[in-house]
Amino acid sequence: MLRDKRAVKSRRALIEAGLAELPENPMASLTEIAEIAGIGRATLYRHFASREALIEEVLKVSFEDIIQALTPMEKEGLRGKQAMMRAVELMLPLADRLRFLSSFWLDGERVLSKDPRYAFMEKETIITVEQAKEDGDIRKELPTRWVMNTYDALIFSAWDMIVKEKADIHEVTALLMTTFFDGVGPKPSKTQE
Amino acid sequence: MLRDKRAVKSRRALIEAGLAELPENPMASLTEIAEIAGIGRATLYRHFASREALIEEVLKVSFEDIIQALTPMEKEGLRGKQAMMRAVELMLPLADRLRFLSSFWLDGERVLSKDPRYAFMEKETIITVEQAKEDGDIRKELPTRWVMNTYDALIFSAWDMIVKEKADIHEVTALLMTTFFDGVGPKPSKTQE
DNA sequence: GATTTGTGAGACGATTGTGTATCATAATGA
DNA sequence: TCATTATGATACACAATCGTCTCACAAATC
Repeated sequence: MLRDKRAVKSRRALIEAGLAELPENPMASLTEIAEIAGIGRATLYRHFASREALIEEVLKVSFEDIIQALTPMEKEGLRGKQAMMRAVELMLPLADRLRFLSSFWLDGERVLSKDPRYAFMEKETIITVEQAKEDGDIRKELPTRWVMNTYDALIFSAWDMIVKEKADIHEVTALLMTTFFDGVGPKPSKTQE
Repeated sequence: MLRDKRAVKSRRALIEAGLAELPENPMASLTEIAEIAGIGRATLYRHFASREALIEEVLKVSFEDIIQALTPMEKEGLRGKQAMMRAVELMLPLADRLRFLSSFWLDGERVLSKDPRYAFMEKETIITVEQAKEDGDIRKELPTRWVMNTYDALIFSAWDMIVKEKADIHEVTALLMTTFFDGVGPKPSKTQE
């Protein structure tokens, strides 16, 4: 079924529809999802056994896309602040995937915790934040968990600017990074970079 | 009906249950909400004509609570950064209300935009941010919309720390404000306050 | 071009949630 | 104490969704 052009197109359309609609309207019926995808409801059930199965697939695909987007970093060997900035730059265009993961986190954790790359990624993030602390780019007295939460929160804030204000991705990335590391306050001395 | 102790207790329990459950599980049925509230389903319908009506009431009550929490500020006459810090301090204990408003924003805007205090509050927030810019506490080149988004994002980040990490409200308030104004980076010279 | 295969449309029963109505009970207010 | 009134439990009709199935058709594969 996956070798047929029609099948991959249908599948993609359904996942795309779920990705866009479900976080915005979690009560959306599968009839609605199918309509948004421009696909018959019966076909939806041919691809996904249930609502739960659809959500699981969207979760997996979203995670996969993010992993893929981050692969360039493997070769770049960045650390600390530089790695965090690069990660934002690479992930921000996929903020809709991040939003889905956060919206369906209850299911997401169950589904993704089996994937070894999930645990790896979380560990890497912690290491990166702690590198930034060692490098003097993040104050040591701030709890790592708080820093990570803030990092995530700003990514969603940035995503909001992009979709609602039609802001430019690169501008927002810059805005995000300066806000994250320097805050909104004045910078009396530019000590970084 | 409102003069009876039982009625106010039921109403309060139902609103509390909706406030806690609906943002977490938007698919929750009214049967579930009633069970969580420890109230019969029939009684729920005596208080709220429909699911929509329940959500509207929770929205109104949430907004009301936030307005109430902020009333002390009327007499304090703070401006700019000081006003923003005070507002966070007063609102953070009501972060569950803020979360509900944000979760059901589509309904919320429809319901609350009729309330003149809503438009007033939004206007006040913009004025306060711009005061902070004039005072040199927020860099003028940052878009006001971005600053407000960041402010909201950090409040949710803080809320997360409080519920998931059982963090202390006052500690988190301090963390939030320093992160907001100074970022996570080092502070080479403390020019503020 | 012939065959295979995915699709759309529709029918179907089962399940679930919604909103209303009734009635006995228990708490409240006067 | 006594009348009022909110409640819980239950039954009910109604609508919507779910998940399955069938069939004719169109598109892809070979």
